[in-house]
Amino acid sequence: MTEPLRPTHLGTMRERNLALVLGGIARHQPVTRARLAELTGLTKTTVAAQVTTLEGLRLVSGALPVREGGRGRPGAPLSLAPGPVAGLGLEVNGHYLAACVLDLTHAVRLRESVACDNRGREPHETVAALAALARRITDRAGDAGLTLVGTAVALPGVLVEDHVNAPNLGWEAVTASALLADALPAQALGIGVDNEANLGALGELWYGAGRGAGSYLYLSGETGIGAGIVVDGELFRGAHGAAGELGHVVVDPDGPACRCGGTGCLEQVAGLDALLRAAGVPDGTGRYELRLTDLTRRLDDRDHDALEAVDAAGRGLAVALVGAVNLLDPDTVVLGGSHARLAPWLIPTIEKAVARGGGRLRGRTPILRASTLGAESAVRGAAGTVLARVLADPLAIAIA
Amino acid sequence: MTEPLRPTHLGTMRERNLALVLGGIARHQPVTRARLAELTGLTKTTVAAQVTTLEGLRLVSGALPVREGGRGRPGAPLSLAPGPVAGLGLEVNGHYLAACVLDLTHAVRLRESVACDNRGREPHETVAALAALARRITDRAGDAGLTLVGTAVALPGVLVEDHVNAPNLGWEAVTASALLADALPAQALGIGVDNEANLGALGELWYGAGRGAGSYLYLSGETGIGAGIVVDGELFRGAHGAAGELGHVVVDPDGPACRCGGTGCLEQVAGLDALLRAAGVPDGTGRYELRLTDLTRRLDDRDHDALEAVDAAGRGLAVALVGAVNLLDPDTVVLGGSHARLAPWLIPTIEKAVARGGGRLRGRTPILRASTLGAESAVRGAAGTVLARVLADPLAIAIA
DNA sequence: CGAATAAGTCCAATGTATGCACTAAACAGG
DNA sequence: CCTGTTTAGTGCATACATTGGACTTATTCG
Repeated sequence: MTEPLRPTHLGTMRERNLALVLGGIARHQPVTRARLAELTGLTKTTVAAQVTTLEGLRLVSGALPVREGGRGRPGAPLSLAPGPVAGLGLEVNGHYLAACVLDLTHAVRLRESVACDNRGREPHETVAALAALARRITDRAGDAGLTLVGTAVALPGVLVEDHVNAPNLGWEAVTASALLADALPAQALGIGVDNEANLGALGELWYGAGRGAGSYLYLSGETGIGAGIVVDGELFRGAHGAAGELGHVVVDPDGPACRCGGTGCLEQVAGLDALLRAAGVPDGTGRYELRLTDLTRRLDDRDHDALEAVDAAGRGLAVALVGAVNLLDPDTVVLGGSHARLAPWLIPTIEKAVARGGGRLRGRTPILRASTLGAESAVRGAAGTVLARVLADPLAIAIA
Repeated sequence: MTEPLRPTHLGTMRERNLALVLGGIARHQPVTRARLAELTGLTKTTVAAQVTTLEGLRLVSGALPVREGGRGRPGAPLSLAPGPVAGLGLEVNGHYLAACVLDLTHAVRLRESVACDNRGREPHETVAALAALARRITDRAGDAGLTLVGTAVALPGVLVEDHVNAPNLGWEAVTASALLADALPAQALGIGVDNEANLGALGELWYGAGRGAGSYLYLSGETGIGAGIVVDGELFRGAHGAAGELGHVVVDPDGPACRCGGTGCLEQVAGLDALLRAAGVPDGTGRYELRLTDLTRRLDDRDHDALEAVDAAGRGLAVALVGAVNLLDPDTVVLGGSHARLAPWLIPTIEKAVARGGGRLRGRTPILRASTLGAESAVRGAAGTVLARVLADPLAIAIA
């Protein structure tokens, strides 16, 4: 019942089949034209024509002829070209800026990050610092013979119709895309902006702990707790692009008050600030890195308060996750952000609480894992979305 | 990253545009060819050709020439034909079987229901009774000049890969579609089977309290509690088609044990059985209808136990809904099933608990409403899915 | 009553996928 | 070593849905 369906004309057909062929190459490389014809359901003739176009776009290149030992004429295998087309991912976080360049084969070609405190900094200052980083890495990409065709930026906040609210950065209703478009170098695909939890989810899904999962929940735990939800390989954004606010699920109706106005929100029990406070880690410098290390040391030393705090967090997470799993039915749950570091203590607690508290969990219990990309999941995911856009619409990069 | 993308050829293009034109007529009827060309982005020529096809399928017919007062030649308005094409919805519930025929204009042309106790009855007996009902209504449809092109069946259970588990019917791993295909009359579009909560959600979305909502949560409350989730007009099924099990969200970690193995599940606090028990309504005949009326009478009489029971249920529902709203971000929540009857008491309680407990609720609080279709939402939704399939793929009805 | 305007139809042109015939490159066996 | 077989990739005429523009039809305005 969605209105703005677009008409299909001949050009549309061609675009779709072009993306189909490119997708076939991406998933089955190295692959011959003949096999692509089988995979896509198109004729050999059509596949050959589309491949010619893709080679022109420098998205696809011939690989070494793989001797198969088969009988007839051997095919000429095709693969995604490891250049020059590449995507740029950027991330703004409370404590650092990061950038990452992926080529079409999903290989990390360049990465760079800058530690700096962005909390409370003026948005345009932060954006200027990000732009400097972007320019630096764009230059390096040029030197390496790479052409960046698009950028995606991960922000630690909620996007509602282009207005970003990022409490941990002190951003309120910032019109991010305009700000970024002015500051960042222009590219064929322009600039995408998304939630750090959403992009982190995609990063882990494609390159990390979520690989192979069709449906999947990524828990991004820092001061706040967000969730990135992936269903059948697609990001689920909810009605207004603001789904996945796991941090304000009520896990204890009689619990402490939350800044959101509610009581007993997950964030108040399992958020990093709450956890550190409960574990008795002193405020110190405010550098989370140090405080987190302090916490893990206490846990290793079997400090009573620390263990108890993590236990309480695990029980809260279990309640929230049972809820989320019953509603969304994912196969895998990945703990990311700072909570990935705490996974060795959290996961057993959660599993125990789930087993005791929500036993069946829709017939199958989802696999619980720790993030494997650590702090890099969001940048990687951001860069990955650029590649995904190229795969979905290869001609878009040629327009510029 | 989903594999089985289908190739697009000329025929595909035609099908898509045919559906586009039909959709345009459905949403803007009565509408002229010229206006359709603007709406769809196709040329007048193409629209005219597609309309001819649709008239041949008897899906579209000319309406009375509406005098617009405009200058040039007046257009010939087109509308969806109120016949003969129609869809059949069926429902199996614990206490009744129901059927409903909708024509393309979404008008209810026929309805019929049979009260009978299906709990514990052998699946094939229940299906035989349903088949008898279906035959009766198919005959009546024939008499009325209607051609039923497809059927959808609503079942009160979870479908996992064609195996139906319906605890309230005593069905375990029943291969429903084979059973139904044998028993029901053959039709062009075949038989669809889905969860009663899912189809109820669509019924309310299209014809009831959810009209106009883009994104939306339907709570189907009986003994168990299920949810149908609609995002941007599409049913959200989760990874394995089993999303929306709201009944086993934990709302009180210290609450009573549930048959699912967990503790403090919503169902144990707000399910109809639990509610009736807590309110002190005697077991009586087991006819829910009577017991529910008993409960509402007690509530009208301001009976303490009854009010307290509903209050507890409302608090539990508030916790579950805050969780669901934070994860899914719908605009509207509709209470259906037996809980629609309790809505006058439940809604204020839920709203109060939400205001106290989860205040902000993602910036906007969703509107809370009672179902307006009552027991009919699932059959209506089922019949509606048949029409939706016709609109999505008009040529499918011509194959048979 | 004629000019202007808009709806709908006819027809040649465009462009994409198709089907089939053809060439190219390997292997198997005499 | 040569021939037949098998499979990969290319070339060309064909089919067909959409397009764009010219044409016909029906109504209003002056």
